[in-house]
Amino acid sequence: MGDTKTLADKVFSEVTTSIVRGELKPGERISEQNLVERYGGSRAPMREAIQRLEARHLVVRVPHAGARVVSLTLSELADIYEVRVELEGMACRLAAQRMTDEEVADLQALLRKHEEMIEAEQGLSYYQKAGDLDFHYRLIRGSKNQRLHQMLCGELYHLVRMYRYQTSTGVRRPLQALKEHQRIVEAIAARDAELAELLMRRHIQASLTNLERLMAEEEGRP
Amino acid sequence: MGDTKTLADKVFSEVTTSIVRGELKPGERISEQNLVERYGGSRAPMREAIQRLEARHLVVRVPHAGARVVSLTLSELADIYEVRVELEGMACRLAAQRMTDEEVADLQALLRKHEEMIEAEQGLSYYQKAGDLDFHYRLIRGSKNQRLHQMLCGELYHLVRMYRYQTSTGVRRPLQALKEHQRIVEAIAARDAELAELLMRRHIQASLTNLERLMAEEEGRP
DNA sequence: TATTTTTGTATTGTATACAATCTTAGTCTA
DNA sequence: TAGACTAAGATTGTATACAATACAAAAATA
Repeated sequence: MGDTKTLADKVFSEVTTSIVRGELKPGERISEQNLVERYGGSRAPMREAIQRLEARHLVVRVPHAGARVVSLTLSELADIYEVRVELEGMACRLAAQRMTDEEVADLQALLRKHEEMIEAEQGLSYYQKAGDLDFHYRLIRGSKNQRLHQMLCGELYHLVRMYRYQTSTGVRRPLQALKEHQRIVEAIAARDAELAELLMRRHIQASLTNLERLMAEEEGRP
Repeated sequence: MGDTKTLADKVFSEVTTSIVRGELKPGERISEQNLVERYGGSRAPMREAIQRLEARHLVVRVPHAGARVVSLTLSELADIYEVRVELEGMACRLAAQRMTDEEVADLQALLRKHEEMIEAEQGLSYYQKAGDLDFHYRLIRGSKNQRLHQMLCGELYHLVRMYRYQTSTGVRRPLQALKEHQRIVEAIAARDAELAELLMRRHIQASLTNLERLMAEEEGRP
């Protein structure tokens, strides 16, 4: 089989999760030598891993100077959310048109599970992190557009997850978020693409608006 | 200054244009040794160049097997256009809201130049290639969203340009295209964001519809 | 003859060594 | 003291060498 895992591959995914989880902080330097000491091997695979991190915008590399974990300004983060509103709205519209009845049923089942978790007030943190992402993830796959999936899940989501820790753009009111998710799925089940898109856009726009509020505050005291 | 050109950088941009121009055809193999013979240097920078091509989806790499120029199916190309409709529509809406009056004036001037070229029936091929792209390019910059610009110009456009040669998704009726461009700019000048978005979406949707027609034909005789 | 196995070659993945560039600490001067 | 310059150190860019894997052609077998 041709799906052998190369060392660069392993290092890449390890460092990716380290960055997303905040163990490596924005602006922190990542040297090739450092990675060699941490993961073993030689510089060549480490270089490759760093290049792939750069391709996903998780690190910034300047020639001869090295790589650092990307450090986004609020303004840049707002740009990302603006694009996200558009693309996830699109994904939602397409999902309403293209998901199979079975996939819609699965989605409804997922939300019922989330509801139970919140009622029990146990899986609160789960819902805030993986749960919310899982919902969005399924919807995007439901759009049946490979490229859209790639752009959202492969390029934007890592950055979004990374900054959920630092800013308060995350899911702060789980119950509110769940209700919005339920409305969205209702629209999809009714095959009302326009409504589904509108609801999703609003759902994400809330975070964007929050970001813009933070930017305004920052403007006040620089 | 820190903007020194590395060898990998040079090879990357050279090969990029070779692919976009069709000198390297889809599916064609790109070996590291080959690039060394063509551009000089050693394998290390060539490897880096190939990786960057992979990051931009211009080549596909499989471990231990090498890299090939990407070969998109019509279906994959349709996915790209579907995303493009959405993102360029968005760019157009934002441009209507955010471009300065001066930028709008420049855009109008550009279209007048295009008009003259078409009337003289000289710059026909220019308009079909660089001219059309230049128009879209400026609009995207006018959106003032860095990330949107990156996604459209850095990731999707190379692939779009590459396939304009092979399929008939290019600008076939320059006069028709010019008229559509003019309407779009009129809407922008009037700061009518909604209309500007609608017109741009239709403008690109035409190519997508054409693609879907080709896909249907292909379905008939596989 | 068709199919499978094997073996050889070519290509990529990795390791190491050297050169070019940047960073930083220290010194010197205004 | 602040700022500019210099030199040492560290880090990246590049080159070469070796190992592991995949591809292809030849040989063997049914």
